Amino acid sequence: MDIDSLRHSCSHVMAQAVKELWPEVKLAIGPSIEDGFYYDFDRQEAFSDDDLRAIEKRMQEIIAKDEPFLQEEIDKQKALDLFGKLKEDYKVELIQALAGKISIYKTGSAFLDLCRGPHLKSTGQIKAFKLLSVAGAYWHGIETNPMLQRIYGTCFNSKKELDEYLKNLEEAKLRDHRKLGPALEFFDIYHEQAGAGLVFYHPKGALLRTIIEDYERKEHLKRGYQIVITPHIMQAELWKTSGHYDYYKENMYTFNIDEREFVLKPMNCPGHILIYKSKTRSYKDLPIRFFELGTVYRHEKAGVLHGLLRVRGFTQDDAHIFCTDYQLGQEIHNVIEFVIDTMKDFGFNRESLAVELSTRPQKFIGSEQDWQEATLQLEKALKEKGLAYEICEGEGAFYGPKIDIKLKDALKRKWQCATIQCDFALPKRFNLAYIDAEGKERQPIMLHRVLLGSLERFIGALIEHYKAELPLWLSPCQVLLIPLKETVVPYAEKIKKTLEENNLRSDIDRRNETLDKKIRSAELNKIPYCLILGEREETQSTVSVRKKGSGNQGTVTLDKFITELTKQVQEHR
RNA sequence: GCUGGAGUAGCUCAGUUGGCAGAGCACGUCCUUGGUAAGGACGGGGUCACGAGUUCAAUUCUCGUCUCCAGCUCCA
Repeated sequence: MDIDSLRHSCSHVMAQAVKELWPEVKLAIGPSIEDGFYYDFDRQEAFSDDDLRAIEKRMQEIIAKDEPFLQEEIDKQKALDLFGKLKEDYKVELIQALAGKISIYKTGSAFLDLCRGPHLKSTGQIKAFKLLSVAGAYWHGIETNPMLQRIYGTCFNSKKELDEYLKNLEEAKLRDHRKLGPALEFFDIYHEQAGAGLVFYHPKGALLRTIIEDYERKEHLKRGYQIVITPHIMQAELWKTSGHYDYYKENMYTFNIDEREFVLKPMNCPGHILIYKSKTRSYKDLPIRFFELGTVYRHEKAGVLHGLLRVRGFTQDDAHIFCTDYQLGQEIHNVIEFVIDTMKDFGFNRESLAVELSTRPQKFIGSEQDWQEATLQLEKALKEKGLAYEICEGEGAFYGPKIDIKLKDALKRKWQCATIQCDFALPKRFNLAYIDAEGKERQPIMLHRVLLGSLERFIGALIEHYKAELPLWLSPCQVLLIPLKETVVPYAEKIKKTLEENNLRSDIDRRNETLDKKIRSAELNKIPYCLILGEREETQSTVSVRKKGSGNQGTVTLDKFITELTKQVQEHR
């Protein structure tokens, strides 16, 4: 049975149940969505958990009655009269926007709704459903419209699938980086004391971030980028030139020093532009690629903050590429390749990426020809790399089209990480130029791009992706040394030093605890390897290896262990 | 920012129909010196998110603020 019409039908049954219980409630819309369905209602009083249970009960009754879904085509005027009489204001508004015949449907008990379908034959075909939550949602998704109440539910072809889905939901909660991160001492956020959306990296998380940063610097240098570093605060004038002061002010932290207004940078572009402008550039210098691990601050609305995935202070792996229009295609191609290679190194394959191409919006700057060309180049690069993508018509920035690459969190919510944006605005605003082969001044095209997006968001996604069981090369502690008793601690220290010399990270568990307990805590802390060290190992100059998740691996020489681990670190990236 | 729900020890949670605040884990000290996922004893730790109000008395009731959670809007 088609899952979409099943869920869609289920949302109608829910609406019917709500109307039967509270006839005064007005109906808005109720589509099927990825994992279920929802319906938006206008009701004075909030739906409580008890209300949800009552609705579920009524739905069961409707399903038990096995009422047929009857669909009918009627004239627009008749539809307006029909729904007008029922005081279904939202339906009337929807009908007014429609042309031609209007499709309505009813069920046996005369419940009436506006809908194109498709539906099941009858309500009895619904076998397994559950209402999950209720939340506010704006009518038509527009912030200034009244807020309706949205009830979310899910529906499957069998009880078994439903149970499985609910179980997965529970398991997904165990991957939540907001739980795992602080529990494993990667990071924390001191909401009350320091402020919401501001991240504190504890030693393990800071080490992880350092590993990622080192990787990025190395890769960028390899691919022809130049590393730059720019200040965190810059004068307001600069942001007026860039346009941020007018278009982005509500998101910027501003303050005065000696009667001069400053801005805590929300973006890195103006800084990179100043460096570009510091001297006359020749076409021979292009493309110029400036890379910065740039920390920015944005005043995000309180309700949108979300662990590491949406914060107020974050560090972007940001670069700006200044190039000629001839170079644009190649540069885009290279960036996409860079993104794919990087994501792969971190363990995200193409299937875990959602790619979107956003085109020209209603309001835009630059010539239509520029837009067309840039959009073409973006699309061409995607096709060359064989990437599946979705086109988001009119979703581009006002200054240029863009490609966004998103990762999913444990609950399948998508978070934008990589983005490649063409920009026709800033080069103009800042009068950027290079001297072409004829000695004439020309304007370069500017490309904004991030690979991981923000390190905060990416680390959040990494934790959820791996359930905090990071691959060896990213694990802050790769090997835990467990001396069986105090007399072998010097042996453990010696081994730690040798591991260090071989670029392997280790810690010694010196606690006065039993071996079992130390192993248990190593497993819980997701440490890839343990070396158990007793008198036996010391006299034989060996180590007893334990691998996370697979137990005792036997005894080997330290050399052999180091060779094996080093090989693994190389292979996994 | 909006709608709804929530905030008790570092963590997971009991509890008080308004009357001295509880457990397990974690942490500390001591005993134990172990062989592959929790050894034992004792102990420290709380403005019950914050601020007002009602009351003889507020962690509990009321209001406000902050923050978190789900969703909406917005976004890396």
